[in-house]
Amino acid sequence: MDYNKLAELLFPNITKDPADYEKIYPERKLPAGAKVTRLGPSPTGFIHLGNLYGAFVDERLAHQSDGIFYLRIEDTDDKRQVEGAVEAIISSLEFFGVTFDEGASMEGDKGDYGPYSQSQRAEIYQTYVKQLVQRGEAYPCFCTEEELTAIREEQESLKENPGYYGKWAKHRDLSAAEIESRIQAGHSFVIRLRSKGTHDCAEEEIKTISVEDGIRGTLTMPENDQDVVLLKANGIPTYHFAHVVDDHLMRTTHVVRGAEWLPSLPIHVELFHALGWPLPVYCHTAQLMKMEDGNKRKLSKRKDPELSLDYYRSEGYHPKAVREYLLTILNSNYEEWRMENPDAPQEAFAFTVEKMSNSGTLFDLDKLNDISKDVLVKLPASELCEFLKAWAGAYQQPLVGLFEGREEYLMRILDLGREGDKPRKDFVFARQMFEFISYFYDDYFKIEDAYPENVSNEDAKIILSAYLEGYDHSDDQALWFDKIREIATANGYAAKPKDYKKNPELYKGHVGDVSTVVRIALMGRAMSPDLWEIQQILGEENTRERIKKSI
RNA sequence: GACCCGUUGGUCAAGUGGUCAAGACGUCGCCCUCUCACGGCGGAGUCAGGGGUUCGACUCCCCUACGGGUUACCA
Repeated sequence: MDYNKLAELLFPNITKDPADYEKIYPERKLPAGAKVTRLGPSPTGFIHLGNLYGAFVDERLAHQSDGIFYLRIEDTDDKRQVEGAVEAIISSLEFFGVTFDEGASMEGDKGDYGPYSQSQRAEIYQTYVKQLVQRGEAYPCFCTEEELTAIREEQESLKENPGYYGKWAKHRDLSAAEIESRIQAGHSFVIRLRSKGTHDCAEEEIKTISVEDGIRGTLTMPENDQDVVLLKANGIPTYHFAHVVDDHLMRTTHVVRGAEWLPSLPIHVELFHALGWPLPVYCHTAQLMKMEDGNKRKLSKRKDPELSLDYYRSEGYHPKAVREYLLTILNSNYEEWRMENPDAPQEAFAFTVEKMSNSGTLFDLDKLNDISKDVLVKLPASELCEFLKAWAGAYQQPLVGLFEGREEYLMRILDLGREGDKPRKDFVFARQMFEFISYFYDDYFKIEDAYPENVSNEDAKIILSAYLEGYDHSDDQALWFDKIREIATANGYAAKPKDYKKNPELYKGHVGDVSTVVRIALMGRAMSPDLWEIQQILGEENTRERIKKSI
């Protein structure tokens, strides 16, 4: 068989050769130890927490080492294209602080190693496939879907491993004449790798490969023996081939990807060898899992829309909080570091792949919320204010008017109880924040809770009337509370909760019940931050107004 | 089915032959306290099971169980 002739027959239009591309995409000039990483999403436009999790690893590895982090669009599957997906991916990631140095962007490709969309690199892939054909390491396969299915069924019935390999690779050794006549007849074909892997042999003869994984250490697995598809019938490569060619030509040093790629690692290793290229460092991350019916399960695009990044954005989780959460589950020593460096920027943490967990991690909303509280409590009111406004602008239009022009008021509300060593941690995410402070806005103020059971309606009225009568907006906190105590004792309520606890039969309740009545009149809720401070923010007029209404 | 990866409290986890098996979230109790938070203190709760190796095993080996992943002209 004349492989050169075959290569020409298959790829008459390919005129460049691999050496040309080596020149076009030379090795990068970067400081020693600099890492080049990439994110390679398929453009479905859907991006979830798990993607961010991986992207974060890439971003940290590159930027911590003065390397490059680039975006490559893996659009080799035309069934998965979604309009505007690239923009959606970029903006989602950007919102959470993941930015690219190079690659696909809103304004088109940036950088010297493009094009960065695989659909535009067909000629490059074909050049390398052509080379493999010339060497006899790849061949055309004309099998139809039906034939492939038939092979699989036969393998199943014989209990042999499924796939296109060894004796099952029907078109592996087609003669030149057969190939030519099929092409002339217009049959469509794919190009397959002629795998050098062993097959059809006893178990103990199967060779193994070993690869150093950045996260998992030494991986040992059987070598590949599948004649995998390199080029699909439409001339576009499969993920496997595109990955190898692109990551070589784009000079990627570290390939960070999910553990679901582990089983295909032998394929990639064989391809790198076939093309004579060194392996990048593979880092197979653990999957983010979800609990369902008592079982862990990998996060899925279809089933878990609530894990979409847009969900967190629309709920109003602050990007810093999400990053902080991801960092804590990504590197087991992050939390410890954070306790020692409570105010250090996240970037100051030395992120390492070695500290990454390699078993599936459950997404834990409680933990995210807890972390979010700690992050938000450190943000100045001005920043929270801007954040809330931006969130409202994007997701709660009606609230914009409420905030616009009344920033001072909002900021006082946001800072309520946040001074001192033990600031309140009331805020978790924007939607919840507004819910929490909504009573400050008349349009959203409503009575939500009932008076305590031990306070009769008559008593409530008496308490509120007395309160209104004695109300002086200029009272300081101590004086103000003394007045509440007076109202309590005058009406049969203990001035101190402890007194009541000791002799419950002597009282109707205690001062807490009295203040609760006032609290409900003013806030509509039995639970709230400091009453006196709230009144100061609300203003005298509004305070009196609300009390009157309740009476 | 086959092949891979994995298994420390409810969750995230430290731990690499000798520890009373860290810590965080959650949970429970107490304290602080006009409510709620915040904060402080304390409690319960874990090495999947079985065999080895070893003076000694959460740590090393084997088997089983369980969980996850892959098995496409998807990525």
